[in-house]
Amino acid sequence: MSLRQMEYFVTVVEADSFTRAAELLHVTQPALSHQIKALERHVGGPLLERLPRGVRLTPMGRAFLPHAEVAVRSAAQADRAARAAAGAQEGELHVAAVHAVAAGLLPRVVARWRRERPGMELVLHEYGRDEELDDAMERGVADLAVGHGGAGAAARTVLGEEEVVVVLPPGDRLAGGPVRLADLAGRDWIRCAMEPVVEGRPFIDLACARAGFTPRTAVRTEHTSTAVAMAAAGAGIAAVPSYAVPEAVPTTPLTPPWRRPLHTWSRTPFTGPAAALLPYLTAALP
Amino acid sequence: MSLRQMEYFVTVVEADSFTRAAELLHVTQPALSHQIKALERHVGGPLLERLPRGVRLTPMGRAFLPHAEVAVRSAAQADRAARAAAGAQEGELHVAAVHAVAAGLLPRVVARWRRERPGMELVLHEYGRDEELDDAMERGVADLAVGHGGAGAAARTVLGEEEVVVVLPPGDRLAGGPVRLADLAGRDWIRCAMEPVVEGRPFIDLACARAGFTPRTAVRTEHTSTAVAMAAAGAGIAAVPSYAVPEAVPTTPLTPPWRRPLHTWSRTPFTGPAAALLPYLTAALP
DNA sequence: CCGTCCCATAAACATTCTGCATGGACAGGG
DNA sequence: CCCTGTCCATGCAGAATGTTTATGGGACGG
Repeated sequence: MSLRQMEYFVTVVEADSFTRAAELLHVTQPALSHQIKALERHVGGPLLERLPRGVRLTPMGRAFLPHAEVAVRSAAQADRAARAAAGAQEGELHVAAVHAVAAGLLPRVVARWRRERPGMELVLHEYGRDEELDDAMERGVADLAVGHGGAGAAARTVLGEEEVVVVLPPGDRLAGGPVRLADLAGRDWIRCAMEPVVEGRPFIDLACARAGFTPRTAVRTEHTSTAVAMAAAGAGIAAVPSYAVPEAVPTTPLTPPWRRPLHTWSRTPFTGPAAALLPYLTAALP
Repeated sequence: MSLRQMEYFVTVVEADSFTRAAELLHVTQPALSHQIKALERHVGGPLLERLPRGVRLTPMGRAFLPHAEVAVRSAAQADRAARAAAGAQEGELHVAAVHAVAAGLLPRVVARWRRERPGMELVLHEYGRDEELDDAMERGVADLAVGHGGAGAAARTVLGEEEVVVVLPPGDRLAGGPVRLADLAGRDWIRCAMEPVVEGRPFIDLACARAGFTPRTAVRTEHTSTAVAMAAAGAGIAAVPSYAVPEAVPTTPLTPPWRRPLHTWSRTPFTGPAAALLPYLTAALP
């Protein structure tokens, strides 16, 4: 059983097609067919069903896939880590984050990094929710993650604190000045799927419960940026990290201020470019 | 870069010798030399220094090793998972646990398993402390772990509760009847390296502090069984899980009883033999 | 200074992988 | 109903890769 066979298998599953996977892998389709067959012979049974349209995992394939994914990703990480340790100024650094962080915080980081280290390419992996990010990191998709998870990671440090601010409808009477959470009782809330879960309850539920009310949910969005856009359009109010809000949209701070730590973590100790990125990240936090 | 090259590399590091690694891998030494060299050529620099006696990791090697290990172990797990899913009654199931659990709890489990499923071989991986077990599981050494860690694992269930009992010197006046922790103030304690850390302090420190005293440490042992043997020999008292104590050694329960949950976990959902082992484990807990 | 241990190198041989050409199964359209 | 396009499997030759056997060189210890 070879790494290549596993890589081929993972790609076929992702592409849902032998032919497309062969293109992605830059090999001919017969070569790929052959390797998958060899892999199936090795493990002693079929890993996927060939359907007229696409493929389907067999129970064996389902059992095999997650481990194979880890193996393939880890091999790629090993490669990058070694090259980076050689002091290579060229290569790739894979960074994983939830969409809000990637869109709100990383642009400045990426800009500076690219300016000061051309040649070292940053590859971003974006996820909708903190849980997906955590899962992906455990599967080894990236060298480094930025976000609110990473509990139990081998290496993890606090980058700084993000401040949660409120986006109010345009012209709202409370706009500008600091507001107490309790002042926002009775409003329509725009909720976000990526809200972290604390003590078994979504973040905002918990905070509002402590402020003495239950938030009424108007909309649930997938991405934080969507929530901001909705709030800016007057659909309700949203409580989001300050970096998720574009310059043009006015925000309202909370009193007392609501902060939470932002972490970076990795499956192995920070080395090479991953370590070099840390100060860039810290500097990007207000 | 191939899986084999990474496997060879990991083995050389473990064996601290090309020649011994070649024997372990059942290949000749030149074949191994050749592959390591090819791997080093691939990543663009040396991964290890060849010393007159043994090898030493270069910084590149140090960066490469942990990822390579994950890749190699995950590939092996993928293999086993697929074979198991095929309904194979033969194969291997790798189980990881701390020594005390392996020695105290698993023998009965293994005995029954072997009786009812000959052909499916159990491979045990033993660790001195819960932290080492957690680390090893993240590196993918086993299909299943039994112990007190596993926070953040993809699959994790409670097997039951273990009871912590006290081993007193032979003929101690408190022997037999339930004792309160506070009654044990002023005794010499035999401490164990595998004591879990709760709230940043060793388990026993915390419990004794709550009972109003600071335990005086007589000895620190590596393994729980050593601690039990010492206590049984009259070197002091030890508080250990009941399953860690041999039949012949009398134990004294605590009042109120001191229990803690015992978990099993895995990096992926329980399937095949791993799932089949769960009831065996549950049944083994009193 | 010589023997031993350990790893590197060279060349022959064996294995494995790939690409090309081709064939069979299936679904949709005329 | 047949034709055609899509998709995956198979057979075979050439290329690439891995392994073995044989040999060489450097470090250490007596």
